[in-house]
Amino acid sequence: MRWSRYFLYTLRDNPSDAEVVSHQLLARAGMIDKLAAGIYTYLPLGWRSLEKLARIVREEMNAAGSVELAMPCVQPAELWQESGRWQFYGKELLRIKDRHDREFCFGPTHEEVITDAVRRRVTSYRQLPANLYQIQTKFRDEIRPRFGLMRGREFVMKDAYSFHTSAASLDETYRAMERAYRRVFDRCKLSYTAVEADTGNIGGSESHEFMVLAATGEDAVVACECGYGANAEKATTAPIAPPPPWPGAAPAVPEQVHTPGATSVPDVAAFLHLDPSHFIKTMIVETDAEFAVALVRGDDEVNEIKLKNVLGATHLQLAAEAKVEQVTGGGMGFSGPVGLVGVRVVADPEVMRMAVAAAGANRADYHVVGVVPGRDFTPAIVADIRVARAGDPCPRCGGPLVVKRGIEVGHIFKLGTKYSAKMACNFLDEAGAVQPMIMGCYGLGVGRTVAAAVEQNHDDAGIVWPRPLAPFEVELIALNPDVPAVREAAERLYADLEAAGCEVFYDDRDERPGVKFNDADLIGFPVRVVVGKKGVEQGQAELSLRRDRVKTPVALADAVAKVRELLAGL
RNA sequence: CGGGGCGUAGCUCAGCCUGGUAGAGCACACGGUUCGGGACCGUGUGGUCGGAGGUUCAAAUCCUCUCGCCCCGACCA
Repeated sequence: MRWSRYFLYTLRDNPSDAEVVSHQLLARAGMIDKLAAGIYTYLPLGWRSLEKLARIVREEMNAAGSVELAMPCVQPAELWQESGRWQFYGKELLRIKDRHDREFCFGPTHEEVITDAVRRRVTSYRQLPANLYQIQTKFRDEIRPRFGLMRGREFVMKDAYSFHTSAASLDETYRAMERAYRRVFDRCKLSYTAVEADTGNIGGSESHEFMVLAATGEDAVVACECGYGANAEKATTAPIAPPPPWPGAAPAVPEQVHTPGATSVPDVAAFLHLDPSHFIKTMIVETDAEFAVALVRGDDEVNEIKLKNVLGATHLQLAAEAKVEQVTGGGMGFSGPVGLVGVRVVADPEVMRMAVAAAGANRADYHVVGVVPGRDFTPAIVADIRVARAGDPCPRCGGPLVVKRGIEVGHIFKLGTKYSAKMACNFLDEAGAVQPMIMGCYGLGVGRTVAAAVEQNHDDAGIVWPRPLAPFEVELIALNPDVPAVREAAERLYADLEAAGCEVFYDDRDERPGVKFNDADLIGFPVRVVVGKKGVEQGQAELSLRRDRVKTPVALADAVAKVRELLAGL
């Protein structure tokens, strides 16, 4: 492709609204163009990257036994009412009406549509399992779109859905999808990790996220050298080290102490000369159904996702100050588990392991010391509700955990019968009994993966594309196109490279060298070939890799072979 | 939805406080000199100052409303 006949306009300045580097570079490299908040045009160069990834995804999905189809992006409300999500999905679901005032939504995901398509055709265990996927534009009216393609409202996603007669069959496909995802991200040359994840409001029994590791990632992942990895929302740990010994003799019975104005654990700890880990941190939360109390050790944090799951709630938030007083009788910052009645108390196991502790007294400006968990209070539930921290022992091997940042590019779920049961997507088993199908779903963010690739592969000058995702593989620059010998040499090289099957992008513009070099660095095609006046006089071109930008002269006659050699090594 | 900020040329921004002929750099067009890491000189093109209403002799500037965008938070297949 010749630049002069393409549609590519690079930007010298970062768009003022671009915050993260992938957004800045994709915009400056003329690959995406924002139309509205979280809504982008994929310009020709950007679309090529998405298509390259889509092709890889297709190959791997097909190889793993999934079958491609395409579903509508506009979906009737009836299906969503049937699954119950018309009510639950909230404002993220973009609802629209047609001219007859009938309700539709723009699909954020396609469980309902695929389940409907399957139930109208599949009736027997003999027809299962089935595994279908599509690559399609979705819309989710995110509260706050940001970071360019990383969190758009409209985005391209590959979504697959599988249907099974048994958990074992689902597991088989789930593993196949996991392997397919690994192959996709391996082929993209991305550094990633697969982690256990919370199933969120989609529901289901097992779930993994594929995280591309990048400093700017939105999600924290907890990982161990032994291979354990989990989303920070989900991560568990082996028992952590106990608090240091209680200074002096702890009171034999709980004893109230005056702690005026000290509401945070560090403040009270300093005031009473205790360690934060001697405290029981007591958080009052409000769910869709009740008030509840969460207890973690003073140096820990409550993991609201874990807590939500333990409580069986769909929404959870910290209770407002007035509510705290209502529940505990004390003010915010003086809550404790002793003497609380009328609310469910959830304690983290680490709290129950404490020999003796300090906590709020449920009375303004007072705390209580000498509290013994199990003796002075008995929680309704003991469950892991703490946030795993870096350095905590791995739940599998006991080694120290590390926390990294990642970008969620894929998410696979075992859905079970959540949708099939509600929507009567049933089959007859061998015994002739009606059973709901067991489902899995498998998402892969195509645009987000491209953005993640940029996030992970760039330098000060611009993008450094991994070859499989590069819009073009080779950039050919004619430095002085007005010099006939240069023009001829470049034109010949261009034709030869194309004939050799290379994806060449030929910068034939009448621009100064610096402009061309800077654009080449910005756009980041893996291999660069420069044809200049001096080189041509000596029958040479210059090759370099975007990765290291080390320049090597090569005879014009050997250039094509050398380019192919370089590409093969990428 | 809460808090904060911003909408002025294709892009990045100044001007607004203190009302008085709409600016700069880049980009673009033409001429000339340049030409291996974002050249220079000259001459130009280009803006209903997001929109509506109000105050005023006079509004980009002050006031009200409204729309859009960004950041922080809460939220998140």
